[in-house]
Amino acid sequence: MPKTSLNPRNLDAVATRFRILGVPLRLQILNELAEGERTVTDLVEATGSTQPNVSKHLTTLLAHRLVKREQRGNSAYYSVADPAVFDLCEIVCGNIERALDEERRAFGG
Amino acid sequence: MPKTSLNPRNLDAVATRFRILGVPLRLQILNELAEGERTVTDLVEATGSTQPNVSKHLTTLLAHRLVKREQRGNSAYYSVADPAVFDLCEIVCGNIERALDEERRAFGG
DNA sequence: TGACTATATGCTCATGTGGTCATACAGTGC
DNA sequence: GCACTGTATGACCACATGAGCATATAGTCA
Repeated sequence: MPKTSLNPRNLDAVATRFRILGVPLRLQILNELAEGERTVTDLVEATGSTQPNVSKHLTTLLAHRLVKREQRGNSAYYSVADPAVFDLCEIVCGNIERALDEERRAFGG
Repeated sequence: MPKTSLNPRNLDAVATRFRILGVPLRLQILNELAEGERTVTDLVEATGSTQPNVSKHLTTLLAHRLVKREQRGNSAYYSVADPAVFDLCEIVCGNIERALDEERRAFGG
């Protein structure tokens, strides 16, 4: 069993996954989808971005299997494909909080 | 307690963290550092990239507190600042493996 | 000081991509 | 068919940034 899962074969795939998540609006969309399925219009309102922009990011997220899409009537309902993304966010948030704490301590906060 | 940690305040920071990790060479560097501290030269050899390039990415990783730097003699020894990054990679790798499995099954592999 | 090694840093270029706009396409109801 | 709503797409721009090169800086040793 390898010590880490970052063998060169996976490396590009992992980087790509991270890169996909490295866009605030996409995180915002995922965060909204965490509450349940949403239409494009819902997400446009929730994020305050434009419809084409949201739609494009949804296409990207869909292409990388981060969300699922279901057409019902006139609307497209998107939902999170793999809840594991939120575990990622939790870890990162933990990191950031920790870093901020250290900074506060370092600057005598 | 919020359901998710992705409140708007953290959103940019989280996205940035992901973006930093979204570069194959940087992952390669971190993967190498997982084994222990390394000099720039070590990393240049390990990654096959150029010295300025590795150095620049190390600067980026350092600026975002993902690695630590310690100058000893003529060399700069870098090491992982927060091992939690590897948890991230584990999760992502898990995701990817799962996705590949599903693909194989879908295509009758 | 001078030669050498190790590392960092500008400069430049090429590329990727997020955002915006206009517009096309699809589904619904009349 | 026609009007309307919802979604996707293509063209375009602006910007960020990864990579390569030359070079500067810093540390070591004689």
